[in-house]
Amino acid sequence: MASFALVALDVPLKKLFAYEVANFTVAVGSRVLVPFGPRRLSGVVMQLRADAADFTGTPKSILAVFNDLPALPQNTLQLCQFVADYYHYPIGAVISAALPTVFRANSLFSEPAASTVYFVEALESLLSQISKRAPAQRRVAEALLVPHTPAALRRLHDSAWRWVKAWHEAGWVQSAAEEKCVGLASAALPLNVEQSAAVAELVQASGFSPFLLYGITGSGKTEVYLQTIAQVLARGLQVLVLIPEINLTPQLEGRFRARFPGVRMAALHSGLNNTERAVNWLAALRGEAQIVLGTRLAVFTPLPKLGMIIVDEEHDPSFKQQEGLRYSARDVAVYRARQANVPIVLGSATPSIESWANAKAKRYRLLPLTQRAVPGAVLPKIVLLPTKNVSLVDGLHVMALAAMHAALERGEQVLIFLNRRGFSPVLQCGECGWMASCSHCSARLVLHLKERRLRCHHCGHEEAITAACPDCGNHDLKPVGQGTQRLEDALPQHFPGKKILRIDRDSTCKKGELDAALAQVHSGDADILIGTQMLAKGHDFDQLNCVVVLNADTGLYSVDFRAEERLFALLTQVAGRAGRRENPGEVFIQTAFSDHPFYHQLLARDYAPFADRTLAERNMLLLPPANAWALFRADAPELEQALAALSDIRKCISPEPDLVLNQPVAATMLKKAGVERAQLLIAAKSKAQLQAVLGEALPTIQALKLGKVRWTLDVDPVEV
DNA sequence: AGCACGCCGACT
DNA sequence: GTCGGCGTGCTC
Repeated sequence: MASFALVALDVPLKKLFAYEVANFTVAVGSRVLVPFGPRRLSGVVMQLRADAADFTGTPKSILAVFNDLPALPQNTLQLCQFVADYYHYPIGAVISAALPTVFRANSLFSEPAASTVYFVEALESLLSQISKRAPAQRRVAEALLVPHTPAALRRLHDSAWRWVKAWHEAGWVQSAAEEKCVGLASAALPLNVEQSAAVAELVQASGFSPFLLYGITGSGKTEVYLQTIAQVLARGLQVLVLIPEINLTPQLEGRFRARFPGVRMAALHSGLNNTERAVNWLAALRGEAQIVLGTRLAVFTPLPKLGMIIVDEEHDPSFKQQEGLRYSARDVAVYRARQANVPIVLGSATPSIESWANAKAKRYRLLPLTQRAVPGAVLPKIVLLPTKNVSLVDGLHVMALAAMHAALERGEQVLIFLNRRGFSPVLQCGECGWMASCSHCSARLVLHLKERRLRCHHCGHEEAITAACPDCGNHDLKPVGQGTQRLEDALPQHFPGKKILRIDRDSTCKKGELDAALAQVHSGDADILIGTQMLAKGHDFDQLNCVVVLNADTGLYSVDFRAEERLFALLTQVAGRAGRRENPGEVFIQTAFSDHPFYHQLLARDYAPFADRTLAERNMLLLPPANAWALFRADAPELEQALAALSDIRKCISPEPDLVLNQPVAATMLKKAGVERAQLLIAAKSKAQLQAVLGEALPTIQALKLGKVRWTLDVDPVEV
């Protein structure tokens, strides 16, 4: 008879806490309320046993069992334990991170009654009731072709729910219970030979089998996923689909819902509120949701009937969490597939070099898709426009301007990709060379002319534009360099009468603004798009055949060895925006380094040689994945304190063969948000060696008294 | 991480 | 006389 529960609590301590079990039925995985010092905390029971383990003090008792959550399955707890061990993070904090926020609270979560969804059967008659001068209402009406919950409606527009309620009362809009919701089924698309082969391999895979679905842009990876998923669902199993943290989740969700009407889908992404997240997560845990589509956190979702995992855009850096528990959802997903003994598909047009290496070593089965899915569609043509010793017009090469004019004359849309928000990235004194910089970070302040502010893109600091140079008093302060706002201001004089739309974080900060802007592009009510990274991924515009990339070079000659890999992925994605249909698109890349070998490989339109070369380089230079890295980061008011602390940490690690202990160094961006930062890199010959070394050294490191210095450990860092 | 306990400077 | 600074130590 177990009388003690070992409970994981969200405190930064790598241990479990023993509590006496009295008066309650407690299972392993139960969520419980326990006293902890002067406070009460919610935790999860990890073990039940007859004794209090190594605890010798006076145990306290569990205060309550929260039955809002069924006991977490053993495999979820074990997955969390693996993550806690691998990333050297406290188990209680891992479990807390893996749970929806409502289950971290010291209170019961009461599940709301099933939501009602609203949709429109006769869109034209609804639209006829709405004023032509109310475009926002018309957009909401059009969105109702897909059923929406009230919460989803509120995300479209602040007043959308009010409008829809009124339309519903008037009988123009229909409603139904969410689960029953059946839309129009979109038909499966015909597959080409490669796609069929990929689907065939995936559906016959059994047990743990990792695949790398390497498909060029437009090769129809999503269709391969959809048809594979259909087969897994037919076996009564659940599918977990992980996607990057970007704004195209609703589009992909729409495509999935359209293909599988009547199949319960649980979305788990940042667009949902806490309650929606919890509801969907519970549906997944109970096995009711057959498809779980979510961002990196969804990798922890308990799934009793897991049959397959899909990681789309597996190379995307957003799968790696960059604070707190610094886990890679892609790597955790591979572990989970092994644990659940199911196939896993990592899909990308530009796979990470890590996955590429696994495919080369035959640890992953490579499924190539080398053809565009639409018959006859060809890859866009890439043209380099060297900017060295060439005078640019408002940052644009004359050839780029000419191509834009030509495309606009053909009635097409044009995208200018510039990965830099604001008006100009630097405000400089023409007299003494002073530049406006952030007082909290080692970074320049970006000029936002419309708002008349200088902004730090690293810490959020803002200040008014200075009229005179604080150093020499000169009033001749000049914006240097090109940002999206400046481009937006400059373009009308070159393209009079053309509608210019800027899409970046500044222009779409409010909810619904991005969707509205995208809808505007789709409706053809925009000629020239100016976009940042936000627009690079996933959004397909039929009328877009010409893409101009400014300032591509920032990824070359970077201190981060992964920068080229990321630039290749980014440019491939941007290029993929052009010519998705029958027309071959054109992509113009302005670069000052047109001779760089990187561009030769980009022009070859083939990622494989680039990936092969990059992998060979990593092997030669002993960079991951040829070895395994861990990075200690430290920050303090003064750099010296951070460096000294890292030296102390370094002394706790005993040297051994094949283990490289670097010296602590200042971070590339020394100061950020008011603290100075340093880092210590250690490289081991294998992940196993790294784990052994860290496991041995960390108890000593954690016992160090480092004063004001805060430190964190990043296993398999992606940004160095 | 919280939160309490503990021992030294400027205030109703 | 006390309110409050943040150093240090503990949490089953």
